[in-house]
Amino acid sequence: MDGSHSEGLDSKITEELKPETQASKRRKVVQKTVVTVKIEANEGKQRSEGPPSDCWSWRKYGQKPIKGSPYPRGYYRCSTSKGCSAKKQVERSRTDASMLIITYTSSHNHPGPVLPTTNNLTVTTTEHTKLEPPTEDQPTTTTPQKEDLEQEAQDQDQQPLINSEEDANEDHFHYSQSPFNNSQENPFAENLEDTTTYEAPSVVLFEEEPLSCYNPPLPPPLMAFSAIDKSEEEYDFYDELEELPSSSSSSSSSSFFTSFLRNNFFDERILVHPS
DNA sequence: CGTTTTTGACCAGCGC
DNA sequence: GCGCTGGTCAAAAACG
Repeated sequence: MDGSHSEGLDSKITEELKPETQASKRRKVVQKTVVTVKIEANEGKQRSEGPPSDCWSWRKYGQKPIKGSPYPRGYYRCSTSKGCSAKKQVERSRTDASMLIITYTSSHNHPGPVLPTTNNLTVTTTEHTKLEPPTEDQPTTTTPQKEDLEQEAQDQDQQPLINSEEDANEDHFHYSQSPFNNSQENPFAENLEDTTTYEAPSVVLFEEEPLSCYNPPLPPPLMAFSAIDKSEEEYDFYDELEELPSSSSSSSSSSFFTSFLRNNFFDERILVHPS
């Protein structure tokens, strides 16, 4: 698995929280956080570097081809802790091969690895029922669309979005809890099992990466996983799925991803304003 | 040797 | 009631 191909990663991450929009499969309605990562070409430089991609460790426990998607979906479980029920699903956007859709389910019950986070991430919470249309995902590369949705959602009732670089440090953790309707809706904060009650779907837009590895000092990192973790997965996922049309190829995997993520954070952060 | 990845099969829920 | 899709588990193989 070293693979390595992906190169281009822009860094656009959109996180959406779905309380149970999809309770189709297993009745188990669990809160799901959908993160859309846009992979663009710009990581070539990072790939070379090998940043610490620590965050949480994910173990792939399954992969299945999704109907409607030329790319298979990978199922990952947190291997950092045995009792951790955090799960992650990585799949490529059918419309945009450069977009990775990572769906996080459940939260970590343990303090994750320490990650030097310094990124600024913007999180916006919006009320959204679904992130991807049934027919095709149009929002893949369109950020504006998302904004639109978010705006609308917010308009409806969500709280003031929380997008700020300040959060980047620790606030990001706060907002993770607040952005949602209430602190209980926290996608990560909640427990996987309790997630059954999500009434209003919220969409969180993470610009760059939501410090996934960021671990709170004491509190259990519920939402800490998000960014880097996926980076690894995405990377892998990408590899497996297909190599991006990028150019590079080969070299590092998660590390590059992480670094690229970080870079992106600094470089560009997209703030999504509700209105 | 241990851990993780890979692939297949099975199970469960939903839709028709 | 049947079929389809998605998700999870288990066994085997590969890699570190």
